[in-house]
Amino acid sequence: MAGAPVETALPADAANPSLDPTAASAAYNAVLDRILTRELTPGTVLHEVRLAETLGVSRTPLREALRRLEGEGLVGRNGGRSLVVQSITVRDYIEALHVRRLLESEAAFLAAEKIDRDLVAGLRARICAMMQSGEPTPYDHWTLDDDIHSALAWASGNDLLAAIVQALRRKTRLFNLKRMPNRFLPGCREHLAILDALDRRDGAGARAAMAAHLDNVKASILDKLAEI
Amino acid sequence: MAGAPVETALPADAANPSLDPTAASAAYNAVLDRILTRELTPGTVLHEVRLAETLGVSRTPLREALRRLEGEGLVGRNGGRSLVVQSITVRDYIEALHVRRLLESEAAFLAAEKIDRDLVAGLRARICAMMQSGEPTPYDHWTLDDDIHSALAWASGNDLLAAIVQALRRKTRLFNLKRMPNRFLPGCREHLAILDALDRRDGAGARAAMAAHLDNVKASILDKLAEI
DNA sequence: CGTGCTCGATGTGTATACAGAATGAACAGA
DNA sequence: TCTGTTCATTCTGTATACACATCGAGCACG
Repeated sequence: MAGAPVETALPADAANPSLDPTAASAAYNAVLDRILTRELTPGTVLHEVRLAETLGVSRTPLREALRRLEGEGLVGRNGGRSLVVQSITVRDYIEALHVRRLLESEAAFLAAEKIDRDLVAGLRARICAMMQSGEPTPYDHWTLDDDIHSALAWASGNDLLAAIVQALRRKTRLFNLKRMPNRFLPGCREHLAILDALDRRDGAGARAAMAAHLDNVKASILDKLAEI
Repeated sequence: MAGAPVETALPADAANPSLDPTAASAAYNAVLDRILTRELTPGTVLHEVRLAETLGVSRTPLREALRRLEGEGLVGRNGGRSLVVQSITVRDYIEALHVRRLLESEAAFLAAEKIDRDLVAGLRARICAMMQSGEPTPYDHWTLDDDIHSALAWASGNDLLAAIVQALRRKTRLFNLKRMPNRFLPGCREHLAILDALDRRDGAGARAAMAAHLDNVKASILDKLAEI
């Protein structure tokens, strides 16, 4: 099998390593940050000694950090021995989208009856601002996307569901961004449709809008793939 | 948040520690086994030094094992410092059931069109045998239950979905078994209904049967709770 | 008798030293 | 020149020693 652990620890803010009380946690955040910013790209071999001295910690806390990342599926074993930054295949990505469709549709449905309208308004404002300021950087785009989906997932009231969704999103972030079709404007419109349904307290509508959104993402990926 | 990592490593067979190549993996299996068999009950504080000498390994590999278990949500931090075997609350259990209902219903639907009929027949035989031999031990009951749901999840063809389901089932196994209502016979009938639908290649029927099954589990838990 | 302080025991976090395995290069022989 | 073997390097896995924090007991003082 593949165990799919569900951890409950809150990851500390990677932006402020000095706040990390332990070296292990600092190493975790540092490596995670380098993976998510693609300073460490999928396929990169992670040598303990080298990484440890790069980060300024000894091997022990670094190993702990690597184990956590391994548990989260962000790094994996390459032939049993050496650790590498995990590569996400198209299949992995499609599978994750399938699961996300199931979970996030339900999250949207659940969130509709309880999400704070001010939160929705804030997200809507950010989407509109980004649409008007033209094409954003991939990072800004991804950050907003993440905030929208996260807010929705947590608003479902089911913390476990939200945690799984968040982990799936983080993992799929490793999917080669260059392969990602540009869905900026359609994505914005779909997100707005979801938010509209939430504002109406329309659970079924929010569920349908979320399902449609993720279906569109999947379809555009498959289209892009068919080109090649 | 709570990261919900999705790991991909196959857990080695806990039954044969001598096969474990590394001490860390042996320690992991040993501790996991003691948790699942309730030799280590939820709430138990895990002292590294004591556990290490009990298992005959040093602290380093034991720490690695504990980190993995922490990542899987089977052990957690109690007030920041000491590790304890995680207690599962009713809320956690209900949340997990909710997610499982979403994922396993879909798994049943997907499995219907491709599951091996011999596999289904084997499971059906085991269910019937257990029904005829009277009340089984909780362990036997749980093992069969796990085999049924696991087989179904993996037959879905979506490995990620199956991995998440398996992790959720393992985690919820920690829920106090004594609080579990006795649903042996109803559970068998519901499982048979699911298998019947699979045999008919009836995806919608299998999905409905699985959803009904998990709804019944949830309802009986809530009933049991209402008694108190 | 109650309260606060101090000191010790215990436990985790971290660093480092050592052992074993695997990989790759270099050399010798065909 | 090609191939097989051997040796050295390098990496991970493991053990252990040390540092620091935390908790509790016991004692002293009010």
